[in-house]
Amino acid sequence: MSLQHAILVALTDGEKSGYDIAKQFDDSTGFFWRARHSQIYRELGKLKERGWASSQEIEQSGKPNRIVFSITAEGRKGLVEWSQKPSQVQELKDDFLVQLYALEHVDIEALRANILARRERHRDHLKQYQAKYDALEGSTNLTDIGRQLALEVALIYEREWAEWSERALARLSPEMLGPEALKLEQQAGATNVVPIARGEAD
Amino acid sequence: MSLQHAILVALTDGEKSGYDIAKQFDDSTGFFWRARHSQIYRELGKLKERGWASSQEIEQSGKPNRIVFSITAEGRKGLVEWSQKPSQVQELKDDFLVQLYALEHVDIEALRANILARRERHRDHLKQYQAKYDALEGSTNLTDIGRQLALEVALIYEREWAEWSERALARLSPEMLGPEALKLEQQAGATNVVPIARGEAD
DNA sequence: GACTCATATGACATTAATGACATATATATG
DNA sequence: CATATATATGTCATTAATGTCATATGAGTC
Repeated sequence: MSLQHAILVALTDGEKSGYDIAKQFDDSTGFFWRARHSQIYRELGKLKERGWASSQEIEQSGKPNRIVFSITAEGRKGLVEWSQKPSQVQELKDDFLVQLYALEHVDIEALRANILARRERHRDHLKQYQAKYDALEGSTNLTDIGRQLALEVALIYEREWAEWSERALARLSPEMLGPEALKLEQQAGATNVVPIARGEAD
Repeated sequence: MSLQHAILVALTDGEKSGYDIAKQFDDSTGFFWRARHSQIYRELGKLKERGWASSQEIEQSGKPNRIVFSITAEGRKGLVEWSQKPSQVQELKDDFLVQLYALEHVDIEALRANILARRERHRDHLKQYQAKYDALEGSTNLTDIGRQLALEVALIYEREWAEWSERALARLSPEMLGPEALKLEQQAGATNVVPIARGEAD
């Protein structure tokens, strides 16, 4: 349901085509919501049916004609009403945390590699958000206050994940885990990694 | 795809019925993954087909028979392989952040109420996670290290959201926003809230 | 005695989202 | 000259997940 609203928000700063919106979503400007172009076109169609957006075809040679969408008065009303009903709190739901939770049953070296990759990813994201955030520094108009607050969430999210990754890598290092873990593995009944596959089959 | 693995993880500490798993997921023990029972039963069926779980029917009077599932050797292998391919990084995707990003176009008082409710929610969650975390204190076996690390993520997540909420409430308070915001609203062309609905219709 | 709750399983309709396929051309790179 | 990339729109199959309905009963509450 929310993609429609995210698209409307994208339209608040001027008319855009589906292609424009998709690009904006992909080029990391779509910080807090994303979608593939196939879904965007579908939702744009629905927005138009609903009267929340209007469209205008712009002739082009060669490429297919651009169809640019604008938000309507109804659409703006839709945004306000949307903001008036409480949004769903994002619960943690993450493969990776499930894997950690079941550390005894997974490949720890693979997990570490994964954490390393994630750390890099989070650092990259952090830089991007920081640049956006810096650009708003000192601004006190409504829009910018909202964007600052939203970007703060994003900054904290990325920074904390990056820092946690650092700590996790240390705690899961063979040196750190090694002797202790081995001892305890035997004691616990040696469930770690693949001790079950007695047959070595497959 | 991951629900299957989350279910398998739930089965690593003993055989369970679909009902048990659903309860575990709902009772907040399903910290990092959740699902409705309808989906759980479906996925249990698939796990069985795949040979990753086996089931056993337990006769009961009155209620439908319990069907308890156990993880198989193949299932354990599945878990290891699952952990070996990099998991998807969870990107921020949140209605609420989109609303903040479009602060000029939404109902700020409603947003504040929303933030307040979220703060309470995050505080509750924080307590739950903290209790779980405290119970693991000092433990150095593999499983517990994994759980500590996973719970740390959860703790940080909830704590940071709660603290951010506090700051956001302050920055979005009428006193803080009032005069400044009003000034800038006029200057910006007064796009805030519902200034569009000239007709007062609907 | 009526009502709700916990136990227990499952089918089915619908929604949200991804990913693959399809089409068409101008421009830049090797 | 061939190939890739950017522009631009869309359909369609499939997957993942929610939510609703259906069924059956024992135990506790008002």
